[in-house]
Amino acid sequence: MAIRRNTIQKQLIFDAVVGLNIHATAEQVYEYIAKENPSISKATVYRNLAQMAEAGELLNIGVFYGATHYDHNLHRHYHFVCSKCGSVFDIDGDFACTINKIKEDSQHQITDYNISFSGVCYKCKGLKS
Amino acid sequence: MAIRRNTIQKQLIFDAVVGLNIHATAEQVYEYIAKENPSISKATVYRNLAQMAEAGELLNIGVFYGATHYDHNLHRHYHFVCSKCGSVFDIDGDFACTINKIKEDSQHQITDYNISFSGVCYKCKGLKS
DNA sequence: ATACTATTGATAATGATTGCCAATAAATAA
DNA sequence: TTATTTATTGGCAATCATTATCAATAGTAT
Repeated sequence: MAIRRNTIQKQLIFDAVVGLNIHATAEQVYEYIAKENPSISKATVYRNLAQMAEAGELLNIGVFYGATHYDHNLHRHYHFVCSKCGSVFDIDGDFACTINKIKEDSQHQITDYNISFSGVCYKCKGLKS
Repeated sequence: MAIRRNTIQKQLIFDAVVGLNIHATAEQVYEYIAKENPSISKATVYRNLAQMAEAGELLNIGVFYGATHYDHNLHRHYHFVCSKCGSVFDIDGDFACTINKIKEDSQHQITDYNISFSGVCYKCKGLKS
């Protein structure tokens, strides 16, 4: 692809993901920015989030239902999604050894992997139904 | 929930997932069935796949872009998605020990987890661009 | 056979995301 | 600084995957 230009929109979008600090979705990023900059386009938010994830500046965390969530925390970690409230939390763990063995043994060219957990978060555990 | 009734649609849908044997999507299941039974509704396919996954009769494999894929292989295994052709392949591996430690240590009530790999599959590896 | 109600088919509606394109604005050259 | 080039934007239509709605249908228990 061609040269990537720096725009104020890009900066706003990146800052929003960092500022929100909640594994934000494109929609949440848009709302956050639109408060101060209502002229930003939702398409611009979607485009840039995807582009930044592609470039490795953000992480598209592999939550497998609903909207795509982005993370500014680039060190290897995993995610837990609450089935009641939908919140996403960080999970640490060391899978490196098993993953490496799988990579070596595989006939495919594995370049990435994603581990996510689901269940009921500590906040929702106490609530009835 | 109420009693689940047995219908010919349910059977057709389950058989389609088994028969296709390709980690099929709802759309693929629909197409497969509609060849012989064009009167089946797409909504019925979506509803039943979700219900069977909920009931543990099928597995909703956590591929995190595009449509939901279903698997009739219920033993614990993982998936690899090719970024070029989108095919889904099975991956084996033993994460039980690490997962158990994470479950024990977590403040959340972890009931499920999903591990998926991505990259270029053995078929697409040789192809240019 | 009858009654009850889960399930279906058809389609509208929704939510997430992408495609399109003319207007705008970075980056670089002159 | 100005001109040139073209990546990027904003606005909106379109698409894709999925869910909601609801009257009609068909399992299941009696």
